[in-house]
Amino acid sequence: MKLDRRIDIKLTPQRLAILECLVGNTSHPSASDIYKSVFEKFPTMSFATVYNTLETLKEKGVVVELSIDPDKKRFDPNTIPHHHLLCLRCKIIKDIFEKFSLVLSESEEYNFDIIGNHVDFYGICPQCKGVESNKHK
Amino acid sequence: MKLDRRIDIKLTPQRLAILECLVGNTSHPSASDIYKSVFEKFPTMSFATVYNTLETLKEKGVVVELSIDPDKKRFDPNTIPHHHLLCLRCKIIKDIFEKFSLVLSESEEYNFDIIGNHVDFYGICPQCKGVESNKHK
DNA sequence: ATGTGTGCAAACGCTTTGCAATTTG
DNA sequence: CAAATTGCAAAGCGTTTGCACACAT
Repeated sequence: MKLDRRIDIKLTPQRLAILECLVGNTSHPSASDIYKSVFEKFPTMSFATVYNTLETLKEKGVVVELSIDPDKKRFDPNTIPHHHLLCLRCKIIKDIFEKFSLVLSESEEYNFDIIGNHVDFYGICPQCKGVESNKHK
Repeated sequence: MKLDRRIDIKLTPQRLAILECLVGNTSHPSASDIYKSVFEKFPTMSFATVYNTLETLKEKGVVVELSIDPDKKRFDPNTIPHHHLLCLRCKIIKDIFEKFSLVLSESEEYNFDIIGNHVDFYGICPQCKGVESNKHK
């Protein structure tokens, strides 16, 4: 999250609380996670504000929206390009900083203007391996 | 979609209609897309049946669920490992058959049992480039 | 008869929206 | 003060669920 450079938005208390929740947060929280976390110290916080703020931060390039979790959007305050590893059971997401060479042949570009790419790895995390209660579903 | 091998499920008319909709379908349809398409020829089709059938087909390895589209799950009857290219405006998805070397260093595996990976490319498709009505949002 | 699949409608979770009241620069 | 932001509640959309009915072996 680029907090060192000036982000040109009005800094309301609500936004500051959301930013504070995001700085250094490597849990890839959903909007709901953020709402719950911020609500504790800020009981008037509303979902609308969380979603509005996330949208603004996305536009400013301060956070990135992930679609690795099929159930909901999750947000990453780390804007350094990197990839992710998802546990299919508990949905924890780990960061992957390995660099891959992902060059498309011209025929596979389909004349798109390619903006970016993202590698998702899927697996089972050490905590979920062997935990009987997680084996079904 | 592996229709050449026997898939061990009861082939009801509803399931056949859904399979027929999926065979050779490269549009990566959502459940709703499939429902709409099948409903035309099968007016008693219900959402429940579409979702139930997709779940069954997923378990049998006949279709793959994609999470590249942040708005909804989409389904791919092509089970040959491949990657995808999404247009951020119209959400069309193209298949990418390029092979990439995606080896994780041990430290980046976080002790996960890694099951698979998927490369998502993002961009703007030729149809959406320069279409004024798509430029905002 | 037993188990499996279907269809409907309700419910659910995540996300968006409209709008009046408030706050910010 | 003008413009932007907030909070609330309702609505929207994709998805899941419970249950009665139908079907197949």
